[in-house]
Amino acid sequence: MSDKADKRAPPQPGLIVITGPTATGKTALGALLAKSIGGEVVSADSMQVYEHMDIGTAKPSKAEMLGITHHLLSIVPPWEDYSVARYISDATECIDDILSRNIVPILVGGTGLYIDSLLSGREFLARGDTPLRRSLEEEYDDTGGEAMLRRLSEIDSGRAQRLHANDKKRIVRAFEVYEATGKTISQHDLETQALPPRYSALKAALTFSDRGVLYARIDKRVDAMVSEGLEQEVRSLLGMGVKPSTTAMQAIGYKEMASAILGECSMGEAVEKIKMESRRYAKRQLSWLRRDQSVNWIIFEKAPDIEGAARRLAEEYEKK
RNA sequence: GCCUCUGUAGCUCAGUCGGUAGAGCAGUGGACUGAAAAUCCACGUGUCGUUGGUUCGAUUCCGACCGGAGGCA
Repeated sequence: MSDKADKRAPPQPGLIVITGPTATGKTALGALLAKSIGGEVVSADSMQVYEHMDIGTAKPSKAEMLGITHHLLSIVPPWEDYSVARYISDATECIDDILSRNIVPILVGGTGLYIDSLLSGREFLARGDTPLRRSLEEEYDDTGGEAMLRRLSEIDSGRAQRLHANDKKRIVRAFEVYEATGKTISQHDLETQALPPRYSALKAALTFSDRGVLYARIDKRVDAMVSEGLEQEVRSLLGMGVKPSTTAMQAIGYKEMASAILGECSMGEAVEKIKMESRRYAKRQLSWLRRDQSVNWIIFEKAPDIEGAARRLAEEYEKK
């Protein structure tokens, strides 16, 4: 049922990871570093995997790629729902191939869950887009979060204590794993925590010393996306029949633009909302990264010093 | 120039029949194991425009001034 994940590269060679909140220069740094040390870029972005979503996901353009091979961009159509599990399977295959050619894989992206899950040995089970999930969701809606949580505490009290009654997704997921596999999700977590890591990595996270600078860059970038034709991009997705309920359409920039196109709000309101959601997203990314003791922070003052960061990372990497 | 209304948290506003104040939004912190750009949780002190007066006590009442909106000339 789960995808193959046995043959693991020895955690010696290692990769370089470039992460951090949106709009900090990850893409530029990744390409430049790859160019200077002879690497290839592997995306770690949950939305750049979709085709036809280029502007709003800030996918690197041909020019930005600097002639470097970039993997895992535009690999699935937007009406298909991607997931962490698929990412791990795609990324391990891709990285192992790069390593076998004696090239340094440079993982670039802001999706923390994807990066952490890939580097750790974590495996997943019980895929979610099933009738089982739908019936559990119905149960949650009918009986309510409290009741559902009480029922969960009978099979997995540890997990039930950590979850809030409103956390529908995780409550449903806990039952899903249990009912599909007979294993509680706590047990599954423990087992995957015991697995050895897949890869060793030099992790760098980019950010700015002043939050205001980050936010100003985000706002500016959203304006740029709009003038580059974000609206048209979303219109064409809708025209292709991509439903607003798909995972791809949950992306920031797309859901708001879609609702403006459907007349639910004005274009101006949508743009403001996109900026706001992007700022909040950056905040969440920071909070995810802060608890990771293994990240090397590269903190910019004003404009990101991409060359300097690339030099510094190349040096650090040589040392290892 | 006169009259009316108005000035309270970053924003929009509520409120105190006089005992120094509270919502929404924004913001901040946190969580996070097959939706993760998703999802969930927690957190509300600010010269109550300024300045005099009345009062034991004023953001609340009165006066003046300053800013904003509207009306009459």
